[in-house]
Amino acid sequence: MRNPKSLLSSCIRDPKTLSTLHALLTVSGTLSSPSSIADSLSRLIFSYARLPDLPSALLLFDSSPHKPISAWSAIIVSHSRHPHHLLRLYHRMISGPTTPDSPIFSVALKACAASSDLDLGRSIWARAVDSGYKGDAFVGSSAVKMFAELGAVEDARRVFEGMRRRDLVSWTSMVSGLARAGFAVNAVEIFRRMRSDGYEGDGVVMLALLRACAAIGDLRLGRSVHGRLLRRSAGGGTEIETSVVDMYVKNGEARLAVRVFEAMRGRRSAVTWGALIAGLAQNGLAADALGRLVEMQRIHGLCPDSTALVGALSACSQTGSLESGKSVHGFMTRRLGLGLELEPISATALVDMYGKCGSPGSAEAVFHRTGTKDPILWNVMISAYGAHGLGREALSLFLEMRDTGVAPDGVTFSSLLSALSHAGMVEEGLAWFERMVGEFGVHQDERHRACVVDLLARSGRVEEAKRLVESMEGELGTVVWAALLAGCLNSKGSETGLAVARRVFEARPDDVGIYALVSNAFAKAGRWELVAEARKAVKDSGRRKVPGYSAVEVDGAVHGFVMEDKSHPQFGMVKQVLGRLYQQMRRLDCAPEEEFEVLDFGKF
DNA sequence: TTAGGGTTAG
Repeated sequence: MRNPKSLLSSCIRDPKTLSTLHALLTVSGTLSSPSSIADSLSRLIFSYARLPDLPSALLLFDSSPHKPISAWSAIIVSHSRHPHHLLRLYHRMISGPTTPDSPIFSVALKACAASSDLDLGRSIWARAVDSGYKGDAFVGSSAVKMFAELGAVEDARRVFEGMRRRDLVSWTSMVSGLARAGFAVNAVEIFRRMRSDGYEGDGVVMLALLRACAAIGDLRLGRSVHGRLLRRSAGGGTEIETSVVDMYVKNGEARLAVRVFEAMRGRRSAVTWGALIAGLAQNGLAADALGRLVEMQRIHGLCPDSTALVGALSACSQTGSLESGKSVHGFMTRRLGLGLELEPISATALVDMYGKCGSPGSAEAVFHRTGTKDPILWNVMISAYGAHGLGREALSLFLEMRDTGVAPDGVTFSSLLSALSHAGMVEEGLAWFERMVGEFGVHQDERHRACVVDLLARSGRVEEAKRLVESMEGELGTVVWAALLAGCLNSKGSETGLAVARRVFEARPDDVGIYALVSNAFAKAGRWELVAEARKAVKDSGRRKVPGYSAVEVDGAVHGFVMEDKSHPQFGMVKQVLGRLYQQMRRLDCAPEEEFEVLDFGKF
C-alpha cells in the first residue's frame, strides 16, 4: 500500500494546500494510522471548520479532484450556521452523481427551515425518501421540525406518522413543532402518546409542553409540568424556569409567575426579566411592568433586551404614559449604532405606544423612519390615525400600503373601517367594507361587521344598520349587537333600540357588558320593568362587568378614570369641565338625550 | 462529524 502522503498528493494538486494538510495530519497523528484518503480529507475539512476557517475548508474541498461522499458531507455539515451557503453547496452536490447521506439531508432540511423555503424543503424531503431515508430518525426529526416551523403541519404529521422508529428527539420535534405552529392541543396529545410509548421526557420536551400550556391556557397541565420540574432536584435551569414564568402569565396567573420569578433569584437572565415584564403588561399590570424594568437595570445592573422594552412599551400604551414611553424610545435609540434602524417589532411597539398616548405625529415619525415595514407596522399606524379621528390620513396610508404591495389582512380592515367610522366617513367605509372581500379576498369577520354597523349607527342611520344586521348570514356575535345597541342609544327615538334590546336579551348572551347596553335601551324606552329584569339576569349570573377605564397623562403623572369612581383629588373640577362640555354639546345639538344623561353621566 | 430548546407588537 502506498503511503498516505503520496495518496494525498494524487488527490490534491495545490502544493500549499497539501503542505497544510500534511502538517495538520501529522500533528493530529492521522498519518501514522491506516485511515483512508477520504477520511483524512473530511477530517481536515472539519478541522478547518472548527477554527473556524470556512474559506480554507472550501479551498481544500474545491482543490480535491475526488469528492467522495464523506467530503461532501463534511463541507456541507460545516456550513450549518450559514444556511444560504449550505443550500448552494447542496445544489452543487445533487447536480453531480453523488447521493446525499443522512447528515446532509438533516442539515439541508434544517437550513430550509432557517431560510423559510418550504418548496425546497419539500423537494429535499422527497429526495430523502427516494434515497431510502424515510425511516431515518435524524432526517425525519429535521423534516418534522422544518415542516411544522414553516406552517405545513399536515406534512409534519405525515413524516412523523411514517417514521418506523421514534426516539426521544423525534417525539420532541413533533411536540415542539405543533406547539410552535399554534396546534397546542395536538402537541399535548402527542406528548400523551409519547408517555404511553414509554418515554418520560426531558427538559426540552418540557419546554415545548410549557409553550403549549401557555397557548391553550391549560393551567392544570402547566402546573403539573411545573410540579414535576420542582420534584426533580434541579428545578430545570434558567430556560425552563423562564418558560414556567411565561406559562403562568399567559394563563393570567401573574402572582404565581412573580412567585416563580422571585424564587429564581441568581438564575435570572435578561430573557427571564423580559418574559415577566411582557407578561405583567399583558395582564394589565402596567405599573408593575414598568417598575420591573427600572428594577432590572438599577438594582440588578442588567441591560433590558428588546423583549423587555417592547413589553414596557405595551404597558405605557395601556396607561397612556407618554413620558415613560419616550424614555424607553430614548433608550432604544441610544443603544442602536449609527445608521442602524429599529427592528420591526420594536418599531411597531413604538408606533402603537405613540398612537395610544396621544402623539400621532411621533408615531408617524417612527413609522417613516422604519425601512422594513411589515403588515403589522402598517396596521398600527392606520390605527393610530384612526384613534385621533384622522380618517383621511388613515385611508391614504391604507392606499399607500396597497400600492407598496403589502397585502392588507383582516386587522388592516378593522383599523381602516374603525378610522373611517370615527371620522364620519360613512360612504368610504361602506365601500371598503364591500371591496375587502371582492378585491382583497379578506374574510369579513365579526369585528368588520361591528365596525360597519357602528359606522352607520353613529351617523344616525340606525334603521339601515339594523337592516344590515338582519341581512347578515351566520351566527352574529355580541360585538355586532353591541355596536347596533350603542348606535340606537346615541340616536333619537327609542323604538328600534327597544326592539333590538329585546332580541339581544332573549338570546341571553354570555358577555355581561352587553346587559348594560340592553338595560340602558330599556330605560330609554321607559320600560323600567325590563330594566329590573335585565339587572336581575346579570346578578343571577354572578358575573361582574369589567368597568370601562380611561387614562390621561399630565406632567408625567397618569390619571385614571373608572365609572363611578370619585376618588380622584380633582374630581370636582373634572365634573365641572365635563358639565361645560356637555353644555357645548347641547348647543351643537349633539348631546345625548335627557334619559340617557340620567343613566350615564349621572353616575360619574 | 447530523435531529428536538426560553421572551416580544396590531
